[in-house]
Amino acid sequence: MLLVGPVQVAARGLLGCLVTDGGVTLRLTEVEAYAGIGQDPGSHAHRRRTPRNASMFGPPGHAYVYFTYGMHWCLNVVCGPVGHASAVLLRAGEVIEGIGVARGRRRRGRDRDLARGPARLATVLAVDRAVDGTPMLDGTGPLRLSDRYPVDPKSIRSGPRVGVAVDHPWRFWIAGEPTVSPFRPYLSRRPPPGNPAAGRTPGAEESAG
DNA sequence: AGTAGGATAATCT
DNA sequence: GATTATCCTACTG
Repeated sequence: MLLVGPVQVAARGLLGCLVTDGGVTLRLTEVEAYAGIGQDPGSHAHRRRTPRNASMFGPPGHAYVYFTYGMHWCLNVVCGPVGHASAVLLRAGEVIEGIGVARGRRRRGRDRDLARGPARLATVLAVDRAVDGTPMLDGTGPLRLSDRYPVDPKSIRSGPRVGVAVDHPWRFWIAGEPTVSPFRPYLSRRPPPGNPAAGRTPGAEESAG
């Protein structure tokens, strides 16, 4: 699998790949690409290196895990090279092994929703702060990223990333997969004064299907 | 089916 | 002090 190179290419290549924590294995159906300093206003690494985003500057194939909204963990695969920040957010997957363990970690929802959305995916893989910075390719860490179920390039769709204000079409998913999460445009907390209706920005329409 | 609002705390300004 | 790469519940139709 090719992680070093344009992060959008790496993102496409991660669709269909398997991620396992030993108890649960997912087949990835939806991902998003995030680039580095000065290249991507939507990226955690847009401005500079900080304690939180340090893993994004580390070796490719390692995990970048962050905590958000006061309650959710999210898992990324770092894409190289060292010193150049980029990562692919793992947004959704299909549980293909360890369904019982997965149900134990997420008691609510239908099976197809177990890893539908980045925080749900992290929950099902038991990802938290301890996973940040660990290798995913050599089997020495808690996670294992392995090679890929065949994905027809024609079945890959792309569109704006979820919840990102100004955006490139750097979200990628496999068409027709029920595990792909619904699209949601960026929503600002406080509507701009004088414009009471909305803090929406126009986004794209489709999701899965 | 679709939308609206709240939860909740690390991180950054 | 404001923001946030989200999810859940409740409500409307």
